[in-house]
Parts: sequence; structure tokens; C-alpha cells
Amino acid sequence: MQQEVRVRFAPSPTGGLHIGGVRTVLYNYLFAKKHNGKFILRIEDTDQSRYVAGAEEYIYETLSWCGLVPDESPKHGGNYGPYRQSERKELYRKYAEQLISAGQAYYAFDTPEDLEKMKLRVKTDENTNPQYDHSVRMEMKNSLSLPASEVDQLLSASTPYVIRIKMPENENITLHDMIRGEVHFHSHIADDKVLLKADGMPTYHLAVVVDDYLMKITHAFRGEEWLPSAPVHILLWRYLFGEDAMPEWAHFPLILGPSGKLSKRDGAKYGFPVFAMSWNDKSKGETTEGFRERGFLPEALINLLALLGWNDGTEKEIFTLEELIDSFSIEKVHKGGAKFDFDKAKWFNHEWIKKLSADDLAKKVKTVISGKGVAVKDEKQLYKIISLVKDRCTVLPDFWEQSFFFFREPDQYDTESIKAKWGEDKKRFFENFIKELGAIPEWGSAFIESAFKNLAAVCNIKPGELQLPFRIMLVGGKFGPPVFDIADVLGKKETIERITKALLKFDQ
RNA sequence: GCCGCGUUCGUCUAAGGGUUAGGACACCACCCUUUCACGGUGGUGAUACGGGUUCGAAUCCCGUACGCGGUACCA
Repeated sequence: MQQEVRVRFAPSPTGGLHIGGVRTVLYNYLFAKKHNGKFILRIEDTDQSRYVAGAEEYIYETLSWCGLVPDESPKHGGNYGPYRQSERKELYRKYAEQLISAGQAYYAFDTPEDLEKMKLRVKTDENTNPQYDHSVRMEMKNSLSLPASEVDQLLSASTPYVIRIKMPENENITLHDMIRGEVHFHSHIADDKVLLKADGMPTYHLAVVVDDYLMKITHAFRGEEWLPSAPVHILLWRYLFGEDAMPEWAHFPLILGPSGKLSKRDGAKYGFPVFAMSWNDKSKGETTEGFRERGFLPEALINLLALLGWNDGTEKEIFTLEELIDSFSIEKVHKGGAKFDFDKAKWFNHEWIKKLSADDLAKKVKTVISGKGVAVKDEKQLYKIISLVKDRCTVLPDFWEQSFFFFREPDQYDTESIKAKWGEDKKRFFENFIKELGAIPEWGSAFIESAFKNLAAVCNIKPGELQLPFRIMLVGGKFGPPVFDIADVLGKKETIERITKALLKFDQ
């Protein structure tokens, strides 16, 4: 019996979730579901200074909107809680102390000023970014450099301290990554990372290892930005729980903006959303737009994100979540970063709007329409409208541009477009057409069309020449779906009224 | 600076030693449509560079260049 697959997404609740994060969630989710495993959400809120109210709620809402609901989380519960690191605070210290006993970590009493001084002292052109590592640690104030008696004294005097890992000086560390294969590091390049902060909270490095162990995570996936600190995590695993217990790793490629790693600033700068849902930063009073608010469907967002850095090896591009679960494999995730292309994103949304039924779309379209102050009275008519116009809608707000004329009569007419060819004969045609329409036994686009064409033949006018005026009478301009379909949806009474009204206007 | 990762049309990607280097987005043209779209057909357009290995390299190896990431008591 194989071990149950358990994966986790571990965001820090510091603001909106951007699409890189959503994609990480997605790949985690797909992997878990593919292997009948569990998808866990863990909140990494160990940095109290960066706490942002509402950010955690936002994450749940985003996940729920996307349809990527965790099996375990602070909100959904589970057997491995608490799932919020701040609530696990007391549990980390013992592991840090264990490392100290084993000589794999040490207390460090350096103040921020001490660290600053060290950096200034060591900094050269060749070493522009000095680290707290083997080369300087014996010159600093820590339990390695100080005599034991002094360390005891400092501790009993409650001097603030951190616990740092003692990185070995000369060791090769190999990471096996499911996407990249073997990645090699030298231990001497990493610094003595802080494991436990002065406030007693763990840093990411300690917490991720301890929690992945305690929560029985089998596969640890995260963004490529974590690759450089992987050796620290591997060492921690080796020291604390043994490498045999370590999950399998995979580092996903980054999603790039027009210039480097996609950031929320790119959104404002280039005019596309970067967050899944809009995020309001109350401290700065600025809102970052989300895909949801821009009128994207969650199905499309998921689909486009899945294909940004992965594909199933075929030419298939439109996938439902189910299909993604079915065909997903980590090995086919790319190594290289992918630049986000908003045009392609819109194409995916368009495809999804076309793919979904009027029924699927109705609720969202209704929201768009009512957002314009128009109440949708006739459900059946709405379905008809959606079917009629969805092929020409790329994002949800387009439904208004494409169908507003069904809800209100034209307030102006594009008479310019027909002026040149308008005349008495055509006017007469429409006057007769009104009578014909009144006599139509069954209202429907095919009947309207044949009445229209028959009458045109009688009047000896090409039907094509009459269609544009008819369209403008009904909607006001050169837009909309096929004109007989418009008349159909409008209904007999409304159609006749609009022709009548327009005829008067055309004369002026 | 140092370390790591990466590099196929403008963008997302297929091809894991033998293909006229395929598809999609975008763009252009034509067809359909007397609105605009949808749709259809076709077109422009890529293996970063230099060395190897091989009968044969986009594919394997080495260098160079470029890009990205990391280098916090942030995650």
C-alpha cells in the first residue's frame, strides 16, 4: 500500500494572490487529485510585521472561485492542524534547540547594528553582499564564538537572540527535483540562515521543514525563487527527520511579466490583471485589479494558467478541470519561465464563453446587465440573448456592449450609413412591412425573414439593401447579431414600435 | 560580485539523434456574411552564438552570450 499523496500550498497572507500563486495552487491541486491525494492549505504567517487583515479570507475566496478547494486548511479543518503557523509557534523551538544540542545550530546575539557593521566591514567589490557565514561567524556574538559561561549569562539575562543554522563548510548537497533532475550546491555558499527569530517565531526555513514533516507532506512544490535556499532545507531534513522522510521536490518555473518576475505593478503598468480577484490595499488605498473583476471566467483562468508552463504533449489547448486532472503530470512542467501574454489570456476566455451554455453563463451575465441598472425580467429571453451574442464576447462586460439594445430602444440612429440610399420606395417598404409583421401567424426569425424577403420581391428591392436600414431601426447602428434574430428576441410589438419610431426619425 | 536556474517564430509551446522544425495567440490576405463577430483557407515568422560527439544534431557534451531568480530576524 502506497503512502497517501499529500501536497500543500503555503502562502503568506500579505496581500492579493497573483496568478503565479494561483498556478502553484493549481499544479498542487492537479497533482493531488490525479493521485487521489490531499491538497492542504497552510497559512505561513510567521512575519507578524507583515500581517494584513483580510488577506487570509481573500485566499479562501480566490480558491473557492477557482474551484480549487483545499481538503485541509485553517478553515476546512483536518487532522494535522493547526494550519496557521502563528498558532504552531511553540512547536518549532524544540527542533531548533535539538539542532543546537547536536552542534548543527547556534545562538546568535548580534543586534541589527552588529550585522550592519559586519556587512560594512566585509563588503568589497568582489563580495558585494556579505553573508553571515563560516567566514565571519567566529567574529560575531554567538554561542560558537563566545565562551560557554558568557553564553549562559546572556541567555539568563534574557538577551534577545536568534538561532542560526551552522552551515557546513565544505559539503556537496544534491537536490533531486522532479522537473529539473539533479541540482548541485556547495554548502559553503549558503549563509547561516536564521531559523528562529528573536520574537520566537520560526523563519520560513525552519517552519517549512517542520510543518512538511508533521503534516506528512509527500511532495513539496513551490516556485523557482526557492531553489537557492533548497540546500538549507535539505540539510534541515537530514538533521531533523532524515532525508528518507523528505518529500519529493519540484520547483515550478516563474511566470514573467514584460520585465522579469510578474509583479502586481506590471498590472497597472501594462493594463492587465495580475491578481485572481481584485485586492484592495487599505493601507495604501489602492486597488489592484483581478481577473474576476475584469470579466474572466474561472474556467478560463484555470485553463490558461495550466497551459502557462505545461502541456500534455498534444495540441489540445482547451481543458476542463477534470481533463486537466486526468492529463497532468509534473514531468511535463517546463523548466524555463513563461512570459504572460494577455492576448492569449483573452483568447482562452473567449473560447470558454463560446463553450459554455447560456445556462452556465446566465448568472454572470445577469450581474453584468444589472450592473448597468437594467433589471432582467424575462429569463427565457435572456438565454436567447446569451446564445445569440456570446460568440462575440471576449470578457463578461462585452455582454452589455453586445446586447444592451435588447433592453432599451435606440436613443440615436446611425442615419449616416444609410442616408445615401434612403428613399420613398424604402420608406414604403417598411410601412408595408409593419402590416406584414402584424399579420405573421407565428413569431420567429425564419418567418420574419421570409416575410421580409417576400415583400422585398414584391417591391422589387434587393433584400440586402433593406437589411441595414432594418438593423439600424432596431438597434441604432451597425452592430449586433443577425437582424432577424434581433427582431425575434425583441418580439412583435417591440419590433413594430421600433420601426415606426425610426421611420419618423429617418425623415428628419 | 557570488551562487543557482534557464534559452525553439514577437508570445505560449510540439518535436527527447533522421520532420519541408508542427500547433496556438497576435498580425496580414482571401472566403463566408450587404452590420460586427464566429467560422474557413492561406501567409509572414524560430532552434542565441562558437566548438565538439555522431553517417546524421533543436535534441548529447563543453564554452560564450543573454535572460531570470537568490544572496533579510520576508515569504
